[in-house]
Amino acid sequence: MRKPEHNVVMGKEKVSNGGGVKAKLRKGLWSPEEDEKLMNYMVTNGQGCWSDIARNAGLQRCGKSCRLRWINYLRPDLKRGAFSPQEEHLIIHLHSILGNRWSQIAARLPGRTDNEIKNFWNSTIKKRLKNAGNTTTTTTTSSSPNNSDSSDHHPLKAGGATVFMQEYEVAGVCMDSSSSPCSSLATQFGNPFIPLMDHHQHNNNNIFDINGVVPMFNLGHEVGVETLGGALGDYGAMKPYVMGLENDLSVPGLEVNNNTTSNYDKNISVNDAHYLSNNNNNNNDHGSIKVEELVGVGNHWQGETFKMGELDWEGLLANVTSLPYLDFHLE
DNA sequence: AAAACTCTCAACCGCTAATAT
DNA sequence: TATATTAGCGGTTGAGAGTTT
Repeated sequence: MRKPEHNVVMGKEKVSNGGGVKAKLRKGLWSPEEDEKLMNYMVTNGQGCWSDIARNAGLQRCGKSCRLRWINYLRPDLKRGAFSPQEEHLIIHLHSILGNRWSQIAARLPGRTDNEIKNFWNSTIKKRLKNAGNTTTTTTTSSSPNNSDSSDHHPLKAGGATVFMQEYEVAGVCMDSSSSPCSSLATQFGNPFIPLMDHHQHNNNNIFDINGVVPMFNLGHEVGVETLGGALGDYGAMKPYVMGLENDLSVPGLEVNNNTTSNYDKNISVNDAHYLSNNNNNNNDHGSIKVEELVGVGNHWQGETFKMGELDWEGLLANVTSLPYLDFHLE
């Protein structure tokens, strides 16, 4: 990796460092000495204003850089080392639901940072997904999008790709239309589990944070698959996720955030949220799942506040002619 | 052995939202 | 209310390590 760049400085940040002088701030890799300073300061004083921390710790760094260094590297609760197969699978699953919301994904993998997960996704998982698709996709959209009820009809059914497809189907909602493989898959084959949100009935009291939808899995349990041996690319031994929701998803209680919004979020009322039923055309005959249990929102479900990610619901719903009745329950 | 290429990941950049003044 | 500052996020970059040719 990079060696610390001792000569790299920046001067654009104004620092009230002895009377408003512009301090030359270092950029680039952190030296062990800087790490030690920051670590010592944080251990002694705890977290505060990052600009103050940078200054008081005697670091020629901007607060932003200190914050990043602490969060991504120095924090004592960080987990080190390679991602476990469980973590890998959970990341894929969460990404299929949350899209590129790395911080939210990271929040559900204790000890992992958003940056770490983002890098892992971009460097490893994305590639695997792509390869899985390449090895199997000779199909076109001529395959009926609504035939997703049968994996036998899946154009991508072959090896690992089958699993990915099924997984994304279950996840249903993909937040990121640009970079997530599931977006194209979902577009092509339909999203059997897309909830219907009545966005015409906006009510600011009814904002459901996606935070409340996605469970934080207990990695001490099997997650979504029966067997997780070997690398991600080797999904042969894994139980497909479309079936897999009958597996042990350990879902501790979740907070429902009624207040926060972000630039990525769009408020959508689902006060009367429901799921379209397409009667027989659904997949959940493999094991229905009560959404309350899946998402861990319990009694937050009805009448709670919902905030979903940046979804083009109109577009999605326009493209989906039939949706299954969503009746989740965990075995 | 060395050049070319690929991969990994730490760190930066630019942006928005929240908060302080 | 307007402006400045801070926190936090996702996208991107690029150095260095590893691998292939």
